[in-house]
Amino acid sequence: MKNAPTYEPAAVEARWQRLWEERHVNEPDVDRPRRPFYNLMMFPYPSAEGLHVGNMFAFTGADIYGRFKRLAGYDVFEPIGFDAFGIHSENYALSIGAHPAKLIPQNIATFRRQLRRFGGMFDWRHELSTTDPRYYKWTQWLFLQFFKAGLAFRKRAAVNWCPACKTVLANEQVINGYCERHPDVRVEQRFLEQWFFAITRYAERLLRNLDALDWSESTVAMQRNWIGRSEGAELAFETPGGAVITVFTTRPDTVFGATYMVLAPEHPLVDELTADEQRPVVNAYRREVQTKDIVSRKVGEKTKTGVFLGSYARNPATGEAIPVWIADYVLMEYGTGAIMAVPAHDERDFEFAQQFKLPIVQVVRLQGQALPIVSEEGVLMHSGQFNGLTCRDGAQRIVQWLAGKGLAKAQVQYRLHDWCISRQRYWGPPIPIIHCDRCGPVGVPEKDLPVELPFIEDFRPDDTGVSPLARHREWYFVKCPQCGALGRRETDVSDTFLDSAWYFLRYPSTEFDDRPWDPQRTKTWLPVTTYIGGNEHAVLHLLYSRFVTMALRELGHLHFEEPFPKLRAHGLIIKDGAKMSKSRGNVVIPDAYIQKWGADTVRMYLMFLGPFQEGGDFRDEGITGIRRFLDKVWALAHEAAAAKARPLPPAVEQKLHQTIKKVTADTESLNYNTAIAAMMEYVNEVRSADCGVRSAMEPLLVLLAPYAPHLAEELWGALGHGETIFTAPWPGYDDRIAAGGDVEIAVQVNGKLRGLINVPRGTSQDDVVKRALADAGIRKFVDGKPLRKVVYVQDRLVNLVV
RNA sequence: GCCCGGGUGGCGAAACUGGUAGACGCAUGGGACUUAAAAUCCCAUGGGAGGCAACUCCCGUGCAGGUUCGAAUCCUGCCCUGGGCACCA
Repeated sequence: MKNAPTYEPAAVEARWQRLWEERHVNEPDVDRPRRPFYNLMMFPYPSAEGLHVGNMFAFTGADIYGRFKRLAGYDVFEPIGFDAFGIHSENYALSIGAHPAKLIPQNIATFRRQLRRFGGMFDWRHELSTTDPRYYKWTQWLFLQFFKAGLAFRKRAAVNWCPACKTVLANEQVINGYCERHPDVRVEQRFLEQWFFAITRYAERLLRNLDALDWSESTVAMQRNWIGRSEGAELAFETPGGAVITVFTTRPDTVFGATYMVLAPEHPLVDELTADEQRPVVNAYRREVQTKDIVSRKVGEKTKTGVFLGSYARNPATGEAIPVWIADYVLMEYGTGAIMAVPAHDERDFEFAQQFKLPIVQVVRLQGQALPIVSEEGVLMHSGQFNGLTCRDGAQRIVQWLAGKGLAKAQVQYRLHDWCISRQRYWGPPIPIIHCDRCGPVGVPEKDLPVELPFIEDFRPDDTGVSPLARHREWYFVKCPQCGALGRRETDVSDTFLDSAWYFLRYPSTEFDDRPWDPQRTKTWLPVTTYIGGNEHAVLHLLYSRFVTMALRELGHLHFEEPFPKLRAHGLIIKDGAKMSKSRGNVVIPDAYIQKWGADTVRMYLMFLGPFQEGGDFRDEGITGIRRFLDKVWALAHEAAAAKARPLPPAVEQKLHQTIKKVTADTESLNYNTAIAAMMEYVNEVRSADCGVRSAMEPLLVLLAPYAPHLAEELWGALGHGETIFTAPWPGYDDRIAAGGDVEIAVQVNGKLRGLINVPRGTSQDDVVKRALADAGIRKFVDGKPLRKVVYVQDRLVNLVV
């Protein structure tokens, strides 16, 4: 022990990172694995600041799981890549006056270095970047498949427009109605022709399949929420001029209480239904609404505004004429863009009716409740032949009745919208479409893919509202593939979420340039065995990936429809009580910590902060505890290398079996913090028993290998093993040894702990009570009173009730 | 407003299915080693009261109730906090 070398992580880690690469340790046989295990983590966006501890936390947690499975005998494929297209990169490049095409490769190089340094078990042969033409060729191919299948289509849609940036903004870039880069410029609404993917066609399946997925509950809940299924009915309100206003409602039972109607200001029937004397007011209101951006219209001021169109529609239940209004609290993109307003039973309608003095008719009675009564627990009134029915029965009967007259049908509505994939930006894959005056939009022939993103020195958006790509004349004008006439390329690029919606399909097949994914490889590795990532992608990324997979399956390109049968969401690393972000200036870059303490220590420290699936608070203080632990393991292993073999004392042996059991279970369930605590307890035990021998240390090193891979490798070698530790078997345990011979039983009197006794495992209740009553300290509380009841939990506790 | 989490020592956190609350680690205090410091090692550490002492007792898991022999854990109501959604008809 005297001559043990000191633990120098930097040297150990560099050595093993080199050896892993030289010996291809982390590269499974992708063609003929015996037990394939696809261990996927969400790939990073390579920011200019470099990988931060939040990334490292996520990757470490995923990597531990992959290494654990490797030790359990699987051929683990653990790829990594870069999600490098997108507005983020582009805006950052703009802000520092650089070009993303130059910036991104630098960022990726930094990330690559950091990812190697922390010791991830990555198969670098299969690295990918979404900005690589070899990758986005297939992103474009995917678009074409959807286009051919009618799943990609064009539609005019409202977008956020910043008059200062002179470009379209994503919803996330609008902060309370103002541009994120121009805090004093109000964002406006513009209508542009956009490309959409028909995700809503899969709404029901996306929802239904959730039941069968092994996912974190919170993630499932968010997806359910987002899809937002609601059952109700479509009702028809006829107008004197012959036009029919169709509304969606979840409360057809309240139709007798519909005293007015509201259309979204953009509703196509507005012109037709506007009376001449109201036209000036109506037009003024519509203009006003248009200058509001979409986000602030939804989130901002909640005071209701609206104007009367000057015309009426017939309530299909009462037959009465009710006024038709427009108001911006009704949204064109949900339902039919029109509602029947039932002020007595809807808070929004109630507020609106009060403000504009519209009639309020109560049709649901519920004891002790004041209007508006929103609950569905009540009983119908003022509803003709339906009086006295419960809301639920009433709804059904009323829809039936109106359906008989052709004025209603049951309807399911989703909140989910079709996915707008157009971006009037530069830094993304060009949408592979050529517009021809004769043929319309024509797909670029697959043999001409990729449509390479041309290098444009000035990629800044201009005030035309057209993507910068339109300025590149020799790129922009191109022959129509169908008729040969002069056409124009689509100048929008696609959403970054499309890049990431299929990357997991590409990883196993990165070396093929003639197919997006190889059928054999895909059959071998997919669907992904375990996917680990952050809940910030609970909705968009995961939903889009599921949709793309589902659609590809239907088009015959895949053999499965759910890409991620098992998903676990990790928590968030907090710093100084707040989420890490550049704007708060509390982003921690791990490099300095790794340099000072070693990657193994930082990995374990991050995992020890708290439960992996909940996250933790990053502080510098605790890290020494982990390093001390690894120093002890280092010393003990070197001691063991020199020591003679001798049997383990029973207490150490028992602790060893308990530790193997706990670390196995906790690692499988991603409870890394408690697994680490268990290993610490074991090391404390070995030290206090002064028993640093091979049989005590070898199993520990294997348990530790997923957490501190470099150190485990080094010490495994020091104990004389020539092979990597990752070929060793995961240690087993014997439950009987773990349980041990004697047990300590808690003795309670009237539920309060009064003493502890030691008895052999399996002692009967009578004997335990006898032993307990023999103890003076316990008898004192029983105090001669008769035993009323005895509760005995085998080998744990006895409660004497007196 | 709606849907998920979470509230436990000075701090990060443990606690199986209701069964010894605070494992493990940090920090702190004391001691050993050292000329000294660092490192390392040993001991103590939820709060309070009593005792020279080994020790003994009381209180304690956001708050107020309840169920139970027994509640951090289950139930009811409330408070605080993190996240998601948000005029979705």
